[in-house]
Amino acid sequence: MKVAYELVNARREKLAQMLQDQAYIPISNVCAQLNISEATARRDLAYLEANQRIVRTYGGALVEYNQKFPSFLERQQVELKGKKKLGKVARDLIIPKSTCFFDAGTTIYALAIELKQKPVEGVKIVTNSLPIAELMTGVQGIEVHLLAGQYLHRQGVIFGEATIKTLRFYDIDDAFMSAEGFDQKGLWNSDATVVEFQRQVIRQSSRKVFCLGAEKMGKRAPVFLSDWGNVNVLISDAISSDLPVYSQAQFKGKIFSI
Amino acid sequence: MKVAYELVNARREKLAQMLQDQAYIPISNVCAQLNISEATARRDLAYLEANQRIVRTYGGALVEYNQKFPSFLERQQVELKGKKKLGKVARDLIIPKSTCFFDAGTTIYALAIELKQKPVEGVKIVTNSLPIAELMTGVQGIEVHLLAGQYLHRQGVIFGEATIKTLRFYDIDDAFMSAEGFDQKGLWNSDATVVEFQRQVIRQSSRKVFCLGAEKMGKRAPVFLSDWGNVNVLISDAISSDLPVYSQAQFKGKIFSI
DNA sequence: CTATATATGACTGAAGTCAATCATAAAATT
DNA sequence: AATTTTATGATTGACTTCAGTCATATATAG
Repeated sequence: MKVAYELVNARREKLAQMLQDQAYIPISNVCAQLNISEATARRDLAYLEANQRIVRTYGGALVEYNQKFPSFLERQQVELKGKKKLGKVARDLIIPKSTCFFDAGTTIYALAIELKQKPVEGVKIVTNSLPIAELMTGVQGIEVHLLAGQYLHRQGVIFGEATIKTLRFYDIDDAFMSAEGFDQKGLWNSDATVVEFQRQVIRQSSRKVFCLGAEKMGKRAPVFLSDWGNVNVLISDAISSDLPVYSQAQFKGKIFSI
Repeated sequence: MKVAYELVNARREKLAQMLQDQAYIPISNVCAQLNISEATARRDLAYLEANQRIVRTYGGALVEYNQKFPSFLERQQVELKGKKKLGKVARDLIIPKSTCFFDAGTTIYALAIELKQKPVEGVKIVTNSLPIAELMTGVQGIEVHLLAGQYLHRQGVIFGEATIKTLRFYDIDDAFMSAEGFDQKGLWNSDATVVEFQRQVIRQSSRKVFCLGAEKMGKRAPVFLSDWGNVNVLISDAISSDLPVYSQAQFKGKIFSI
């Protein structure tokens, strides 16, 4: 029988934690500890592998990725399913041989996961997110470029004056970004430095694609990022008619409501 | 048939190394890589487990060492005692609150390990090496800055046009570098792009510190990097009198021979 | 409230892993 | 040189893991 998403996610999270602690657990043991069938245990492992959290081996799984970016993974867990949907839609917008900027954050990370599973030929990805860089590197036909700046360990992000300066070296076709909140007035984020950086991205990109989960609708964050005039594409899983952009004459972009 | 002890030990040592590098190897793969039967492979694994070198799991084995030091570069370093010596000397040259450039490569990585164990207050490290960045990040009192550019996964290095350009953003006090060979004429490296980058580092740094293992003495690599005039400090474990710098009038630096 | 989507457990055959046994050939010992 | 030791490969049967299929119950969406 079907089970609530929350329970499933919680269980998988627990499994990931177990693997972190114990490094190796026989499948039979997983079943016993989580009170699930072998089939479900395997499905959970497959899921964690698909999300790059673990590497499966015959008879077990290795956890390599996780210790690197602790707080990043914590955040990744919220609204995971919605983000995956947004990511799939965004992925299909990527044009072969284009240069794309990938914003730091879990929403765009979900896009990166989708892109890795179904790569687009000759794409050059510019990012200041190390998790995204590590995820995408080595993928056939994809080039990863990191921006310069101070390396902030906990978030796995590169930031600072140099980050904005280095952005100018690149000619961005599509920028895939997110924000912490959005309403009638526009987009909001929590940190002034982040906003300053994002504004530079907006200035330099031909097309601005924003991926905004429904949970962010109607919310404001401390710093105003931009009005809707700068948004070329809006991807959201909020109910279409509720989106605040319809009342905005300035908005001339395209909407993907899913 | 029986086989000489040396051969057996050498093979088991190799297997241990393989496990350290690859973390997990199917038994079939072990057989193929070492040209031995499955039975022998199992016996070797059992031996290594008995000696507390590895922990066997169903279908593979885990190396304890792995969990402590996730970066495989770091593992490579363990045996190279010469580099550790150089690193210790170099570390003591680092001045509090200075900005240091750390070259990519194992020699300077060894220096980074020493610095991590005994940090210098308020130092800012600029590097294009991701292993070094990951190693040093989070260390109390130390700031890590990454240069921009294409992320080359295999070497864990950031490189390209942008790397040289971003270097200009920084005001480097001390540059800690290495090379693949050195002789009377000066320093040599194998890759033209690397050399171009290193020359920019030399131009921009107040003090140039070169760490050169004895094994590199007298050797040349395809591309000429610099004569001895640019070297402010030379650290080497080669016999002092053999060093090629004494015959060079242009060399006005300091020598640490250990 | 109805219809759809999906998370689950049971079952399957195929494939991988394991420990144990045995004969053999080469090293090590005497 | 003769004897002992032992490292090896082949073989066996038991066990574990794995991916796939299917029916079912329930959460979720409309």
